Amino acid sequence: MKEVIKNIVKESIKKIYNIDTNPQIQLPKEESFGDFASNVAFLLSKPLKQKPQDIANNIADSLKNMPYFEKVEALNGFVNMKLSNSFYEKLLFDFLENPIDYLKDEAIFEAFGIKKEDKINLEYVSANPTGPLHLGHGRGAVIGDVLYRLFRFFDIKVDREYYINDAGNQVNLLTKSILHYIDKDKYPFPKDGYKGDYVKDLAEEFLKDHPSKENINFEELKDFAISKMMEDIKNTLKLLNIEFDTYFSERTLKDDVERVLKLLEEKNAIEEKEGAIWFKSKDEDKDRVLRKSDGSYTYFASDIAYHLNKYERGYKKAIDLWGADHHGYIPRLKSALEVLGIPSDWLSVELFQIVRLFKDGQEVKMSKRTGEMIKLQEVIEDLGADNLRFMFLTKKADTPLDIDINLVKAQNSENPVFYVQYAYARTMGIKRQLKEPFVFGFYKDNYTYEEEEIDLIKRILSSKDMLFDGIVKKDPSLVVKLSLDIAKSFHKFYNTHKVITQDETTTKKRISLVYATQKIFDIIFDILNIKAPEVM
RNA sequence: GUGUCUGUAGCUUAAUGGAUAAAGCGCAGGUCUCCGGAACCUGAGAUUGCGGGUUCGAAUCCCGCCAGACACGCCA
Repeated sequence: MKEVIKNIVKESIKKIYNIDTNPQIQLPKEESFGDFASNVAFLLSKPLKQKPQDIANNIADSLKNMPYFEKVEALNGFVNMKLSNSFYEKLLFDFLENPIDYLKDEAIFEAFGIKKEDKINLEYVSANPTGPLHLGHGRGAVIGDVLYRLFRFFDIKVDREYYINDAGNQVNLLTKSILHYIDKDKYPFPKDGYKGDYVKDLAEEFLKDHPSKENINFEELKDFAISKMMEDIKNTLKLLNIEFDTYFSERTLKDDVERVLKLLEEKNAIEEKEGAIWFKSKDEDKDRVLRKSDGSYTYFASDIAYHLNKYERGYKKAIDLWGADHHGYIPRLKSALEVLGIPSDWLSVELFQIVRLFKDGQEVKMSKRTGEMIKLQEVIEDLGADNLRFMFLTKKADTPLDIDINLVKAQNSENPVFYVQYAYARTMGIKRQLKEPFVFGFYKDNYTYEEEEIDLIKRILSSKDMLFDGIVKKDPSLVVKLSLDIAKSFHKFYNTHKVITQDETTTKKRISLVYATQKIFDIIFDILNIKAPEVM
C-alpha cells in the first residue's frame, strides 16, 4: 500500500525536478491530514535550495489531478494525500479476487536482506531437558511459532530448530538428583540439585525397568531422563500446536567444539591460564572460559560451535529467541563468531521479557496442585491454548507481560481474544442470515461508501503493510494488533449499518464488506494459529 | 562498582527524527421497536523522570543527573 503511493510520488518528483528520490510515506497522526503523508519536501529542501512548503506545493499540484486521490494538499511542508474511494474500492476488489496474492509482497526479500532462495534458521524454546516447561518458555514458543508462520506466509524459507542442552553440567545434575531418589542412603542430594515431583517420578519410572538399585549405569539413567524430559516438553508444546523441524543435540557437537578451539587459536583469540582456556574478547573487558581446568567445555564453547554448525549448514540468516535475562551474553557470542569470519548481522538475537500470571489482582507464583513452579501445561489446561497464544502476543516481545486470568476468562470486550473472535462470529451470523437471492461472497460494482465502511476497507487493506512490518521488525505482536484494529472497525461498522436491508445494491455492498472481513480474519487466525469460532 | 535496557494520561501500553503525543482499562455521561447490546458513541485526563545539547523539526539522537530491571561464575 505504502509502496504503491511511494512510487506515485516518486514518479511525480522525477517529472518535476528530474531527480531520483526515495520518498518516505507515512500515516499521518491526524485523520484530517488524509490517509498518507510524505515529508519528502523537507528532505529535498537542502539539495534544491528551496523552501519545503514551495516544493510541497509543486508536488501536490502535480498529484492533484490523478484519479487515485480525492484530495492532495501541501501543509506545513508535508504533502498530504487523501485517496479516493474509488481507488480504495479497486484495491478492495483486488484483495477479494485473491486475498493471499494481494497480501504477499516480493519486496519482503529485499527488505529482510535475503534472496528468494535463501533459507533462514529460527531457533526458539531450546529449554534445558532438566524439567518441565514453565510459563516463560511458552511466550518464547508462541513468538517463535507465529514468526515462523509469518515467514511461511511470505514464502520465506525457514527451519524451526530446538537446541537440546544434553551435554553439560545441568543434565548430570539432574541425573544425580534422580539417583538420590533411587537410593537415598547411597547418593546424597547434590548441591543445587533438581527438586520437584517430576524428579521423583523419573526415579520411580526408571526403577520399573531396573528393579535392582545396585549397579545403576549413570549414562543409561541420564539418557533415560533426557528422553523422558524431552517427551514431556514436546507434549506440552503440542498442546500449543507447536512443532519443530529439527531437534539439535548438543552432544553431537563434540568434534565441532574442538575444531572451534583450534580455529580460535589460529586467530590468536585464545589464551591458556590457570589451567583453563579463555576466549580473549575484543568487545568485552573480560575474558571468558571456553574449557574449564577439569577438561570439560563451557556452554559458551559449545554455543560457538553450535552457531558455526548452523552457519556451515548454509543458512543465510539465523534468528535466536532468548529470554531477556541472557542479553549480556550476546556480545560475547557475536564477538567469537566474528573471529571465525561470520558477519555480525548473520545472527540476530531477539529477546523476550518475563511473563507473570495474575488472579484477582494477586500474582500467582506457585501451583496449587503441587506447590511448585507453575508448569506451562497447567496454564494451557486452565486458559486454553488459543487464549494463551493470543495473550502472549498482546505486547511486544521486549515488554514484560502480565496475564490476568480473570480477564482471559471474561466474556466481554475487555478480553481481547473474545473481542476479536466475537467480531468473527458476527460475520458468521450474517452468513447464516442471508436468504435468496443473496449469497455470502462479494459483488463487484461501483458503490458509494459511508464513513464506517471506508474505514473498514482501509483497515482490511492495511493488513498488507502490517504483516510486512511484522516480518521486517520480527514482531509477531503486530498481527494481534492488526486483528484488534480490524475487529474494532468491524464492530463499529456493524453497529452503525444494517447489512441486510431493503435496498439490493446497499445489501450487496455490505455483504462484500463482511465477506472481506471474514477473509482477512481467516488469514490472520491462520498465522496466529488460533481457531475462528462460528458461534460463541 | 561496571555494562545493557527501561522511565510517556491514575493504570497497562503505542508512536521509521515529523504536524495538535495515540489507544485500551478505569472515571463521567450517552446509544438498538436490535442481521448476536457478549456491541457502539461522546467527554474529561500528559511540562514524554530532570537538566543541557544537536537541527528546519526530539518521546525518539548525544552528554550529565535521578529512579528501576537485568547481566556481570572454570553455571546454563
